[in-house]
Parts: sequence; structure tokens; C-alpha cells
Amino acid sequence: MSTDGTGRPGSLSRTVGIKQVAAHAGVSPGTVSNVLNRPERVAEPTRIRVEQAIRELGFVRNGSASTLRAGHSSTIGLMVLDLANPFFTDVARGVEDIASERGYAVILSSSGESDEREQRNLRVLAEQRVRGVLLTPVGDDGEAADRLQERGVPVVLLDHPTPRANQCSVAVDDVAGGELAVGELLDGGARTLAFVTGPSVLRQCTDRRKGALRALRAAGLGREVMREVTVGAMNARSGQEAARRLLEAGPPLPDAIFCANDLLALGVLRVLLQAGLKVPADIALIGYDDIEFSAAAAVPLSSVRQPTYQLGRIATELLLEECDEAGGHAHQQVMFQPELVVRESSRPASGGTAGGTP
Amino acid sequence: MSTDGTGRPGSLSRTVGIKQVAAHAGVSPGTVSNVLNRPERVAEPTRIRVEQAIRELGFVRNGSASTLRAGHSSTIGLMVLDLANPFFTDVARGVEDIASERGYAVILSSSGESDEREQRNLRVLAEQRVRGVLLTPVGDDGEAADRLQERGVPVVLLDHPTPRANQCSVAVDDVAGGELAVGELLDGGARTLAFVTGPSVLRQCTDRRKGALRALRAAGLGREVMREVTVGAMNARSGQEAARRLLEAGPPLPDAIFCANDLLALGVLRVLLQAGLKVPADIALIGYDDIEFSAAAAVPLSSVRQPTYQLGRIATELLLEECDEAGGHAHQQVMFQPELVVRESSRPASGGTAGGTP
DNA sequence: CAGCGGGCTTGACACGTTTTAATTCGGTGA
DNA sequence: TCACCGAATTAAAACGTGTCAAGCCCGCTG
Repeated sequence: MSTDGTGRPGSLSRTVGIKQVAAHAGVSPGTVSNVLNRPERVAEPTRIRVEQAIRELGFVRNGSASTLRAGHSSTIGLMVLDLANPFFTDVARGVEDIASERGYAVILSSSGESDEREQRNLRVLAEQRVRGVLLTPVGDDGEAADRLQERGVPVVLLDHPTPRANQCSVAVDDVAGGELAVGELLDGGARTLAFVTGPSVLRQCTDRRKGALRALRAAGLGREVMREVTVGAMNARSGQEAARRLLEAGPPLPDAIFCANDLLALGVLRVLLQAGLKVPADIALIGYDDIEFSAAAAVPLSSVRQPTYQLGRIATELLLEECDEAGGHAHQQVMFQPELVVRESSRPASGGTAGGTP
Repeated sequence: MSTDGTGRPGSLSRTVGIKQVAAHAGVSPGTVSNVLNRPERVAEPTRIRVEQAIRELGFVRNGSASTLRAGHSSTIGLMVLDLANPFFTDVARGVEDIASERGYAVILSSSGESDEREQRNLRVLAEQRVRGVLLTPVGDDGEAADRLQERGVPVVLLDHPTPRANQCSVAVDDVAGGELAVGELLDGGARTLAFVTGPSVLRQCTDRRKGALRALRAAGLGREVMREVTVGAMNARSGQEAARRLLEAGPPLPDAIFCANDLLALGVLRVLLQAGLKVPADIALIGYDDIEFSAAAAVPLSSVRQPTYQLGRIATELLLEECDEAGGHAHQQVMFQPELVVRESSRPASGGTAGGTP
């Protein structure tokens, strides 16, 4: 009874490893490893015996040892700007679906729009020797991505286009989106605007602004008709702050407000309504992302829809392709087009049940 | 420029490990390890030399090797029911704040309310040899937690009370919360109710139901006045489905609806308004969790607030305490009390300023 | 029957870090 | 002068798995 195969009668046989399994099944450790990694190479009866031993001992493979030996783990990192933003949780769903389909696990991480936290968390991913990283970067310089790639970690930029040919990216045309949004507001009759936006280090913000300006130009308006309100984060709380600043600024309120995302817009909406303003009659409003809650807001929010879930899926597919095919991988820059979703918040004139694009 | 310090000009610098650093600094690998883990044990000048070598070579420690040697990593796992639920992302914020404060990284994972995914993801965490796990379990039997604990992985149950004295848990009294919610509806004059809820494997659902029934009893009403609508998931889409089922069921609509969480409630609200019903005049509504979007809904949603962020913080503190103090850790079961938040959706009598849809 | 080849299995080493015991070295008290 | 001390550093032995060359067994062919 004392011969449990470990040869260490004195100590309680703690961690069960590949060796214990091997002893219990009467094979060598190498064979157990083969059962785990290339089952086709091992004869049926042996395989079954080993699998049974695995079950009986409750063996779970030690990922660190695997990773150490292989040089990389079977995990990918996903770094987003804000986990509390439904946009990113939708993306994450797409990522997880594809990854788990292919046998990869996902380490989810959020930079909270902070450069410093981005760096810290990327370092953790690097220490974990993740197989690859999906990154929505805070800054625009791509330095973080470069450092990882130099180290041999494939990176796919997520919701961030890149001009460089040596990396993959998946994004949505935010300039076009901004143009759509402001175009809609102008179509609704607005002549003065406000643009509520987050930190300018976020490409999403600057691109959507660029699109907004383009729409103004197309309508023959100067950029001076658009007041800009910049806040520190792209969430509802900051949206409220922005709206308060707008209201405090004085009576000549803009005809309409374009918010760089829906969270900001929901915050703005809340303060406007509390102030007794009618949306869109007194002031029109449009957001960006078309998160689920926008449709259910106090005034259903017009927005710009992105293929969120697809974004995550495609990015993950590209990343895993890059991981699997060592050299022969052609980098791609994928760009989706956004879609205008008109609800009640953007059009004072057309109060229609059957909204939709003209 | 070709002399990058590695001495291998031809190939892209091989993986730089502790050995390369040691060679570059003219010390032994052991000393480098000491610099990383117990800097106080190494003399000032050597330490500085090593630190410089680390910077020059761009060394990042190989986490798998550390983990392998130590037997466990410096990461904790956080497994929630649904990442798309703002309740859980708030909790996650609390977890991350404490964890990173203590030098731990967090692996975020979601079971999507699926038993199978919970198991699969817990296995991944086990393979990664996480230091401990924060778990909001899908089932009620605690079997998953047991298996981990047997393997020596500390587990703290999150948003899930436990009667067992051998594990920690942090939770909010959902029975009391359910009672508060239905009490509010009854106070508003409702005499017939509907309870919209998710799968009964979720303790949150069954406890809130229990509280609801308790409130009915307290008001001298029988449980037959409360119709139950059970859907497959606790999100807005399922809420919409529930509301449709309620409407299709026929004319004698209940006076009020209690939803097991705010996502369900938002979905319900949307369908009710689309059907031309006035909330709360025609039908009152209350949710649970008090997520941020509830206050901004078409009809501001009454709800039951939980100390979400605190939940994450306390749970993490307990977990890390259990990890650090090997034996001398006293298990605790923490239970918070929820708080009723009354807005417009729950009281037909107390007329709000603005109502329903335009 | 010898030789051969193919399918399975084995054994041993390497991965990068931590840790323990051992070593060096200059200094100090007896 | 010597033994001894403490501080700083080193050498070497793990940790559990994957890999790969080598070995084994068996049936088949010449």
C-alpha cells in the first residue's frame, strides 16, 4: 500500500503530475504527454488506459510547465479601453467565442484609458508569455505594440487602424462615422453644434471629430459653429460633467450635440432632461456605438452602429492565423463601415414612428 | 547600432533570460533573482549594476518559470456570471483595484451563466495555477469550489453566501432585497404581480423570489397573486422576451412587475412602452442591482442597490489574506444589506414630473 | 530464417527561475 | 596568530512538461 508509485512514502503525495499518471497507468511520462498533445500517435488501448488514469487521479496539466517548455502559452491577451463599456464587452464576446473554438483561453484586461495601466497590464501579459495580444491602444504612436512585436509576440490592433504594413488591424471607419452623425444632426436642421469628447490621445475621439468637421465643411459651415467639450473619460459620469459645463456656459445653447460615444451621450441626456430641456425639440443629440441601452434611454438615442461582435471575431481570427503560421502570414488591415441608426433624439422635425435613414 | 549588447548581431536577440542578464552584469543568475525578489539582500552597487543590465537588455521575467518553481502564480482568477452586466464590471473594478495594489494580476473570466463554460474556464484557471479564485458560481451545490479547494486553491465565493464554515464568502442579502422590491410595489398599490426571473440554478434568482414571497406573505397575500415568468438568461433580450410572453398571455395584466435584475427590467420596460402601456400608471416596474443605466432609462427605474464595488474589494481582501497566511486564516462569511432606490417606475400614485413616451 | 520496416514507447534532456547550502572574503575578538 | 563571524555571492538542484532520437516489438518479405 505504501508503494503509490511516487517512491516518496513519507510525504503526502501532493500535486499529481504527468509522472504520477504515468506510474498509475504503467507507461512512461512521455506517453502521457503524447496522449495529451498528439493522441493520434498513441495506440488505442494505451490511450484509454492513460485517460482513465488521468480521470482517476484528477490530473490537471500544469500550464506553467507547458508554457515554459513550449516558449509560449495557449492564451491570448485582450486589452480594451474600458470594460464597463458595452461596446468592448460585445467585442470581448466575439473574441472569446473564436478563441475558445480554437482551444485558446483569453486573458481579459482593461487599460481604463490610462497609458500607465496599459503599460503595466501589457507587461503582465508579456510575463505570462501569452501567444498573442489584441490591443486597443490608448496612445496613437503604436509604441506599445512595437515593443511586443519585437519580442516576438504577435499583436493585432483592435478598433484601431494602422498604416503600417507589418501588422494586422481591424477597425471601423470612425471618420465616416463622425460624418454620418453630424450629417444627421445637420439634416435635422441644426446650425450650431457641440462635440462632447474624451481625451485626445484616443484615436476614436480625434477621428470622429475629423468626420464631424468634414460634415460641417460639406454643408458649407465653418468649424466655428461647433463648440468642443473635452472630458477626461468616455463614460456616463463624464457625459454628465460635459452637459453641466455646457449649461453653465450660458444661454446660447447649441442646436445639437454630438457625443463621441453613447455612454457620454447617456450622461448628457440625463442632465439635459433634468434641466427641463426637451430632446430633441430644444436640443438634438446623437451618440456613437449604438450600445444596447441607447435604444432604451429616456429619449431613444440616435447613434452610429458598428459591427462590434464581428470586430472581435475577425481580429481574433487574424491573430490566431498569425500565431499558427509562423512566417507565411500576410498582414491585413481590415476596415468596416459604420451605419447610422436614427431614433428619436436627433430629429426635432421628423417625429416619426418609423424612423430610419432617408 | 549592430552591437545591441547581446553579442548576437546576426539574429534577432534570442529570448533574454535571467542568465543573459547575469552575464551582462557580471554576476551569477542567483544574484539576479535576488535583485528581483529580495533586493535588500544584495549590495547596493551590484543591485544597481544588475538593474541597469535588466533595462539595457529589455528583460522581462518569465512568469511560467516562476510559477513552475513556486507552485503557484501571482495571479488570481475572477469568474463572474456575465461580463456584459454592469453589476459585474463594477465588481471587477473593485477586484482589480485591490489586486493590483497588492501586486497581483487578475484573470477575468465569465461563465455566461452556463455550467459548462464555468467548468471549462475554471479548468483553465487551475491549469494556470492561479493563486486563488473569486467565484460567482452558476449552480448552488458548491461542487466547483470544492474541487478547487481540494487542490489547494483558495476560493472566495462572490455574491454568493455559503453556510459552510470552511470557506469565505461575500454576498448581499438577496432575500431582503426581494422583499424590499416587492414591498415597494405593494406600497404603490399593486395587488397582482409578475416576477420575471432567470434560470433557477442561479441563487440570485431563487433568493430574490423568496424575498418576494415573503413580502407577499407579510402583506397578507397568497403566492397565487404573483405570476412567474422564467427566461433563459438575465439580460435585456430575455427581458423583452418575458414581456412579450406576458402581453401575449392575455388581458388581465398584473399591476406590477418585479424583475430579478435591471437588465431584465430594461428589456421589459422597452416592450411595455412599445406596446403603448404607461409605466408606472398602467403597470409598475422595479428591477434589481441599480446599474447606472437604470436611472437614465425611458422611465427611470426603481431598483435595489447593492454595494457593488465594495463587494469586489472585500472579496479580494479576504482571498489575498487567505493566500498569504497559509494556515492561520479565519474564514469569514460577509453579508451586506441592500438598499431600496425609488424612482419613477414603481409608484403610479406619486406622479413623476415627466412620464412615458411622447 | 534473416532482414527489414513501421508503429509504439521510452528515456533523457532542456526550458528559466527560485532556493538552499556552500563558498569567499575581509574583519574582529581571543 | 588563529578561529570564527557575518555579509555577499555562487553553484547546483529542483519544479513538470514537451521533444526527439533511439529502442523495442511484431509482422512481413525475400
